[in-house]
Amino acid sequence: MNKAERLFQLTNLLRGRRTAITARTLAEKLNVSERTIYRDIQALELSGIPIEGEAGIGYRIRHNFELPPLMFNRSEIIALLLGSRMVQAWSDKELAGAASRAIEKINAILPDDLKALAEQQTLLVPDYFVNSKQSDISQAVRKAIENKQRIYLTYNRADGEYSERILDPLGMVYWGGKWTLIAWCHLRENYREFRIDRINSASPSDEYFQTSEQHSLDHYISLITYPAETDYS
Amino acid sequence: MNKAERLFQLTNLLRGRRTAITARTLAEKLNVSERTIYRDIQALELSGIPIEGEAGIGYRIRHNFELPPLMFNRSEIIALLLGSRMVQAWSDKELAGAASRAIEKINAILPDDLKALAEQQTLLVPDYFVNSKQSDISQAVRKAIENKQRIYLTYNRADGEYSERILDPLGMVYWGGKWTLIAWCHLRENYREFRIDRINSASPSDEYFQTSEQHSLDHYISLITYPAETDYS
DNA sequence: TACTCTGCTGACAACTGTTGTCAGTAGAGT
DNA sequence: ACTCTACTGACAACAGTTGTCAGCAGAGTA
Repeated sequence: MNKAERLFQLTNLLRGRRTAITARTLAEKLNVSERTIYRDIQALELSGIPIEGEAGIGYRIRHNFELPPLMFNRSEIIALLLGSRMVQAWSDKELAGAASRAIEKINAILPDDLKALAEQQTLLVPDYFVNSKQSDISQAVRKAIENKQRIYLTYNRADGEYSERILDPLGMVYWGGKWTLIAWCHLRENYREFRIDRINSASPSDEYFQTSEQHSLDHYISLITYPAETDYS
Repeated sequence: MNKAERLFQLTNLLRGRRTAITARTLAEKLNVSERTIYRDIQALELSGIPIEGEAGIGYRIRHNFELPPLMFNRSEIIALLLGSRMVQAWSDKELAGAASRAIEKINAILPDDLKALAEQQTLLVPDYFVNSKQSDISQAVRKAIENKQRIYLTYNRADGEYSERILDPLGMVYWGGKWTLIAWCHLRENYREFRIDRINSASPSDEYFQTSEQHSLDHYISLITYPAETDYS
């Protein structure tokens, strides 16, 4: 096997696991000597890959490390840039930050002609309707969904009344302009939707929930039917 | 210089230009012999890079070739996936197609834990309000903007009247739910906005326009002030 | 047609980088 | 103390890369 290819395999072997792996194991898997593995690891570290080696334990790759490289062509890059700008404008601070960093990385490799097109910004995404409180709540809710964490919500109902709920948050939907939380409501014992912009506070609890056949986003989606067309004018 | 690095430089040299470049020039730039360049080119072709060599002319890289590889970390990938889903749902067919291809490429390299998160689709983007005719018009308009091509537009005014215009299309804006075309209107001798969903037809002409200080998207943007907050309920 | 420019290939020797082996040090856990 | 493992240096064997030379082929030009 080629050296370059072996280095690539090596990152894959390290990336795929959470526990440490010894140089000997890697050497056996790649059919080379341990010495070569040590040299390869050094090479990878030199090129910036954060591998942690501990005597007596083995090698581990730092989590949240960059994924394998991706190649996009010109039209895909345009779409990714536009999409990132949308995320920048219409999601919580954390996602928006990630989108910004992605945009920077993309900009760094654009050839001149595409850079001109990107700077021209002929596809604009105004961000004027994101407000800071909404962004924080949206982020808290998103985290709770990811962690399957039960949350306590206070919000203003459409009729102006104040209300509070204990919810199992299942997912968020962006309906052309507004984010909406879909959750299992313990008060109503049923699915409910909550517009993020009407939420006053969202506090994650210590309790975790589990999704099931009759209690999941998929199940909720199977219950509703999207209207064929909706007028947003 | 390392061979791997030289191959990388080589693709960059080829990618940056539209005219052909000879092996001799490449050899001089990279400080190696022509023979080595020929071997390198062969290596690149073997790994799938579409380089065209013609005797008496030189080398050219096929346009729309994939850009240099990009490395994203986990949070950036999540943002890119969400953004791509937004583009898939809310733009014209061509961009949406590019977004789909980008999503496929991303999915192909996701580690298991992220794949689960992506499949879970906790951030949904409903696409029910894209209709096919709008998508075609939006695409035609976008192309005209890119090419700086004058267009002939027919549309339904808000008051129900039919109207037609000759326009220099400058950009498109997505205002939380609707795409809007910003253009220089030759009838009014001023900037005008046109909602894409009210456009009946858009035909590019043979004429091309040039943007200038007083006749550009930047200038238009400098004229308006975004409202601090808008109610989309 | 002859000539030039350039891509492209093969052979080979000089050179450079890579690998395995061996030998040894150092840190962490038992 | 003992084991496991990371890590380093030296060196010889080996593999891959490079430059040189020589020659063929196609495209364009005088």
